[in-house]
Amino acid sequence: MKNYSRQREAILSVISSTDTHPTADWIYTEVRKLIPNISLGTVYRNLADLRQSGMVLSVDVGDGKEHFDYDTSPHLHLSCKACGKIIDARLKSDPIASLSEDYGFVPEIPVYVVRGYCAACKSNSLNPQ
Amino acid sequence: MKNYSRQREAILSVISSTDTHPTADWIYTEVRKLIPNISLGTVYRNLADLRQSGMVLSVDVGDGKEHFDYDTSPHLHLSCKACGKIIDARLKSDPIASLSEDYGFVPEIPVYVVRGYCAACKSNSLNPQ
DNA sequence: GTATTTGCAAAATCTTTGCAACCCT
DNA sequence: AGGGTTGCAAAGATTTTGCAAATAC
Repeated sequence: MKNYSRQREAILSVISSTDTHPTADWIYTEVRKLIPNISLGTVYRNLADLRQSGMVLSVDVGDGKEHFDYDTSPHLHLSCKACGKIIDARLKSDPIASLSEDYGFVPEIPVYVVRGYCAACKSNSLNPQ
Repeated sequence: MKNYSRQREAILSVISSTDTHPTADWIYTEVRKLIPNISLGTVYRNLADLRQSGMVLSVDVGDGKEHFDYDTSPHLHLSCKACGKIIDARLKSDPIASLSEDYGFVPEIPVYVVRGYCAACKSNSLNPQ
């Protein structure tokens, strides 16, 4: 990752301009509005680079696709199993802090996923998963 | 899910007899020792049923594969990004309890995933992700 | 006997990769 | 020139699905 191509710039700008947690395919669709002939492989390659360099976070919410997040500050993702929405949440204190002491485990950038049902869906009787 | 086939029994017995968090493919390999001509499709179909009925949990640790867990009691999964190991952990108090109040969000069966580096790997300089 | 489940194979989905051409310094 | 990056297409990997035959109750 030495050269900053306009493809990478465009991909970053797309990710940074949304507060959703987009998938590679969504990003691909959006970036093509800026660079029509960009290829999906390039999007995947750049996302891998950006993830590895810590510029974006990889979020797994259990839908079989990788989601990305431009917000690398500590927060939780509430992943609704009914509607698929991903809600950003913050807790007053870091609940995971004790893991280092208790298990010698070092959490990565503190973004965690909690699956369940959001306020809108929990009243409905939508079929889970 | 009305009929309890011997295939489903075998799949359940395989999952319940390990303390790892096996993938569909691993389960398939093991079940074939019991039922040699069982098909992978059957394994996937039964896992989907077992997951939906709450008999097993689906665990996403970010490696692109779905893992399953026979232990449905509240616990955390510490997923090591270096060696791939999944460690079962328990916290003294439920850190996610406040989510219901704060966000109106209902967590599913309380099994959460935290990604990071385990005690063995954190001292090594293994390449992340 | 009827509804569910299976085995098989094909298809679908998401992601990775080989390679020649291209861009940047 | 030379290393990194791209576009394209093919390949990989995991999971899902259509359908006739077999099984369960």
